Amino acid sequence: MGKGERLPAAQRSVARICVDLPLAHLDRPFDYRVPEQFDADAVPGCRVRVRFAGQLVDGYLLDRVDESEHKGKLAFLERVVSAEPVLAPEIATLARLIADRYAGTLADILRLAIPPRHARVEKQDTPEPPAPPAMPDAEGWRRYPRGPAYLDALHQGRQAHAVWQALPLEDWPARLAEAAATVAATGRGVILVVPDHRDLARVHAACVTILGEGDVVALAAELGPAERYRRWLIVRRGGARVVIGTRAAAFAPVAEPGLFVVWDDGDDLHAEPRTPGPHVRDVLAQRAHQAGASLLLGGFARTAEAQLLVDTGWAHEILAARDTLRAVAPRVISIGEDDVQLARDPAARAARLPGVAFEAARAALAAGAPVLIQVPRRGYVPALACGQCRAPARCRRCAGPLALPGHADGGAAPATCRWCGVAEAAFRCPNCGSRKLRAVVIGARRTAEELGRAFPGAPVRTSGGAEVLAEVPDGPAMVVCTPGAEPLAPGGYGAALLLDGWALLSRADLRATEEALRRWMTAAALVRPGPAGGRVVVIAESALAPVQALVRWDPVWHAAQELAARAELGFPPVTRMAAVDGTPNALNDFLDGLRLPDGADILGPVPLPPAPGSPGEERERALIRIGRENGRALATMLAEAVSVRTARKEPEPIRVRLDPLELV
DNA sequence: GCAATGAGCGTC
DNA sequence: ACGCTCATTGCT
Repeated sequence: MGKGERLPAAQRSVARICVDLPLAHLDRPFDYRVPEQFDADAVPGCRVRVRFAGQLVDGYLLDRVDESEHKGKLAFLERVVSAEPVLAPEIATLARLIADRYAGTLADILRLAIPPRHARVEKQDTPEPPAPPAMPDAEGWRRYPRGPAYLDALHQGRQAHAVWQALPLEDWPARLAEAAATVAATGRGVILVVPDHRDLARVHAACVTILGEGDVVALAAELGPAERYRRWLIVRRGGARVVIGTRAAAFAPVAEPGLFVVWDDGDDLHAEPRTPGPHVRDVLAQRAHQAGASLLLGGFARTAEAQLLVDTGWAHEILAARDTLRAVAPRVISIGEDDVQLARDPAARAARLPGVAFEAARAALAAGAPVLIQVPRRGYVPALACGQCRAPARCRRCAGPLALPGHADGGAAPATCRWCGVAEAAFRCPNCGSRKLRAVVIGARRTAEELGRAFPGAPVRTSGGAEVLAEVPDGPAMVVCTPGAEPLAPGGYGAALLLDGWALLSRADLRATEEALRRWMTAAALVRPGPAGGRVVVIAESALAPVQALVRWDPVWHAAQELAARAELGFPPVTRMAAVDGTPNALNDFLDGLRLPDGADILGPVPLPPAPGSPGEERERALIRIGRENGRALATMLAEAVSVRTARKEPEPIRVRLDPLELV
């Protein structure tokens, strides 16, 4: 049949289409005529091809209606790719809201939300959901006074938002699985979003234990296109109630959602790197609101954002009583930089470990328990060696490795000890007398070798980078890891030595202290209770708030402090902040044409380090700050200003991010 | 005075 | 990347 013979469908012949183009000024529906032969397949949510300005482009059919607002004549849909309604109405609404909140486009969000099609997989049938499971036992929540009430609310289908701080050694995947199973038992759906693959495997295993295989689907980006689409389709077709995944799973089209869970919302993996960079916590909070579902933010530590949800009364907090905590928390010892002393023991001097840390490790090994040693991420802080004889440069006070703080632009900043934080203003190599320093990379492996010599008889294992261990067996061992790569020890570690404090706390980042505490607590939560001998040694100044919070195991106090400090400084989440990046010309032009809501504040522009892709190009960043109540208006005006530029086909792009993780 | 040509812009 | 509008050019 030729194109001239196409006839419109008899009913609702107008299709509203979202075209998949990355241009801000085209972020609105375009109307097309549905030809008769596609009448049955052209369902809301299906993928289509349309001729748009002469080109064939992909799109999603948002709706079928009788009349178009468009005055000109409508083109016919070129093709319905398939009748599979991949874009659920709930997700279409959510994606629009998130696009607006982040000054992005609907197409940007749909690219994050809907995986690429795989035709063969789409032809296969997917399983029916099993009958709702029985109510699970949730005894584990009894250790938290408000825990049972929260599960009860979930059981009754009431909307309940909570921020939960897990106890040290908590089997948190089991707790999350119990919450999920409670909601699944009511017939409603659940999404659990975790930062990474390892957490996903743990939560998946816990859910399968309670719910069986049939009602649980794990979604992850690294599955490969066919398997990824297959599992995603099971969810879209209502074949599973419980979805576990990494950040893209926040958009999973689970039927009748009753609960959304974020584990460890401070982990930066929850922030999407692709434009416009939505954060899982925001997406799910919005989605909970829209769907009348519950939200649970859980973690050992608490973010300032979670604290704000508690302070505004939007979420309840679920915490253990202090005496419960005292019984399970490890004893935490902090050593300030002025107090660091090497142990007298010759083996400890050889390992260059502070005496307190050495004693804690030795006691743990003697008790037959593994010891966790958290060291800075490889390449994060390059260590220094003598520029002449290449002997490792050591701290004069504690003999820890010297490193350059800050960035490559430095030179001004003196070398500083990675363990005790003392600056070395006038290095002189004890070996050859040279004053020159050169950068070398000392990773976890090197640290491991040195520790191995100090504790002969205890095996040394490393976890980090490309090789992350899920678990280490009980029994004496030295386990060296970078933050986030801590293996589980079934019986708990006897001790944890947190040697990366200086590297964590010296970052110029707004979130540095919160992040330090989060990483420390994640490691320290794997240690045996203090009454059972569990010790944590953190090498950082004990007057610092995150150190105090760790010693007292009080993440709530720290989050409240952090939020107050940010309120004082006018930083998110108390305000909303937009970062606008571009070449100096483009940025000037953009800011000139930008209308802003009342009370907006422009900071900068300041120069940015060159982008990895184009090293020669000069780039700047301006920050725009505004009260939360005007956040939406700010996003609207930014989106408007971006679309003016794309409509003009300006060659120099502008990048806009709202509430970015890194402000500078 | 008006057809022929091309640059610019919106895109259904 | 097509096709429409509108301005400019060149010829009568």
